[in-house]
Amino acid sequence: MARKSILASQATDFPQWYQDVLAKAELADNGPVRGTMVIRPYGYSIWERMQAELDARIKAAGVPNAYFPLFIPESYLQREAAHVEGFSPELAVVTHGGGKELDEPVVVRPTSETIINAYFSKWIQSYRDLPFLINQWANVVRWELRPRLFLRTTEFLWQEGHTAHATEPEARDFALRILRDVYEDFMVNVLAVPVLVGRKTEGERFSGATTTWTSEAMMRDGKALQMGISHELGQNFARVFNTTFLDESGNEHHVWQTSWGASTRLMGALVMAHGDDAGLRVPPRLAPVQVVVLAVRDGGGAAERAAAIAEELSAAGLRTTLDTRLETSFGRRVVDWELKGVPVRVEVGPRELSQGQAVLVRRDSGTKTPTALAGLEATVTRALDDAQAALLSEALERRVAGTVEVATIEEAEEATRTGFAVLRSSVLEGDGETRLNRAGVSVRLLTRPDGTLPGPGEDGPDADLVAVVARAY
RNA sequence: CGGGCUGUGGCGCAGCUUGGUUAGCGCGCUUGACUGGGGGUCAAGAGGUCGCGAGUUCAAAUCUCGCCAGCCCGACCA
Repeated sequence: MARKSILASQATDFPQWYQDVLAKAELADNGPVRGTMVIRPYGYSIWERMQAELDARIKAAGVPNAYFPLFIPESYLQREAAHVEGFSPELAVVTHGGGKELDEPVVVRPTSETIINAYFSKWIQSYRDLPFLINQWANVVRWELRPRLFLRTTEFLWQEGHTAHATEPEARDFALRILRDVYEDFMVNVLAVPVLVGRKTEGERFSGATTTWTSEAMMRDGKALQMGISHELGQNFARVFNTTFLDESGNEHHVWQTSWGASTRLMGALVMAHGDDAGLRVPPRLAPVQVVVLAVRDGGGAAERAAAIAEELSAAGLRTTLDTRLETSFGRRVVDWELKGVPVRVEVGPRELSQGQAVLVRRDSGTKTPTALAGLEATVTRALDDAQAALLSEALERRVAGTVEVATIEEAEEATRTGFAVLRSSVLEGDGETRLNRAGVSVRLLTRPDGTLPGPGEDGPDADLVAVVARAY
């Protein structure tokens, strides 16, 4: 018997459903200042898992963490023309401090290219110092006109990597290494969200970059969300901050740089890519709680057995929580864990216990299986692996089903009402991209027809590329 | 900044057109009893400057004017 959903229906009101999940799964609330948010403990525990998984991949790429100031002198931003033009409208500017008006206003960082370059220029002297690699976990502020919890908030948490290299090809290789080995790997293998990777068009690239590489995913409603992003900055910042090095022959050169980031937006992606009518579904490799062991009700030593089972699963390395709140009704507790998306529930009640069993319930599919208590750890581990794979393939199938090839701008406008459209990049020439933008559709990325990444110079009317276009968050 | 809409206990809303007993309802919250295999049941309670200000009137949540705040659609965007 289908239980009535306690969430707004996805099909009829996706935005309302999204808000509902954030509130009822206890992920986040709006902050008092428009566009800011409060991340609640459960939401933050998921973010901590994201941080841990991303950080491990960043370190594996040889990048250590560091920290730079929140406040940046306004003049730093103004040095790079495209950069300041891109960010000026969304800067939060502090004009007073210590009860006095400041001589020079300071901006709250919208991103840290400028302040980090101010230090790179001091720290980098020789080719022996290169490549110079830094990552920072921080909060940044961009005064957005239309905020949306997690997806676009005025203040958000992220990691931003900043690197300097001796040559352009080295910088490009590093930007792509991050794109693939950090972001694509994390999205696919941990978040269970399949991503398309490619290059941004000139109109969509980061202010101050020469090339922007992106990873994009389809949400359940067919709209696109930019996940991790990686920029080649060329020598734009090196020139204005005079970040130079001497090569083996004693000649001075500006460094070639990259920057790259992924943010709390991924929390929104998690909800919008995997959520269903019963709430969140967290992939097991990400889940802060992988298994919850529930004592169904008193009797038959259920509570004691549940505790022993939880102990055993924890000892086996599974992230396990015990729920013996017998004073709260069983139905309520089940819905609690469903909303929070915990991948596997082990339900321990007198009825099964008498037969040496428990009920194993998978959140992704909803299937309930009576399972022998003997060897439970192996059964649960297998269920977690299966759930991880199932979420990924489900999302991939949805994207494939929701993607159509089209030949014209008009067809693209129509197709993107429900999903992604793929078309030859030549169709975008002239006013093609502008016409799409006016219809609320944007070019998400460009790739070669076989899906591989375009090389340097593969651009313009002659390049044989395809564009993936969609409505986006 | 343009176009649409909404402000009523913690949350979601009804009441307003046609002014008139004590401003209702659902959820949540408190207490107690009964329950317990899928957001229980029953009973008793707590909680309100009806966004703010002025006006009309014997009388304003309701009508008029002004102001303020928020939401949705668009422009900006990880």
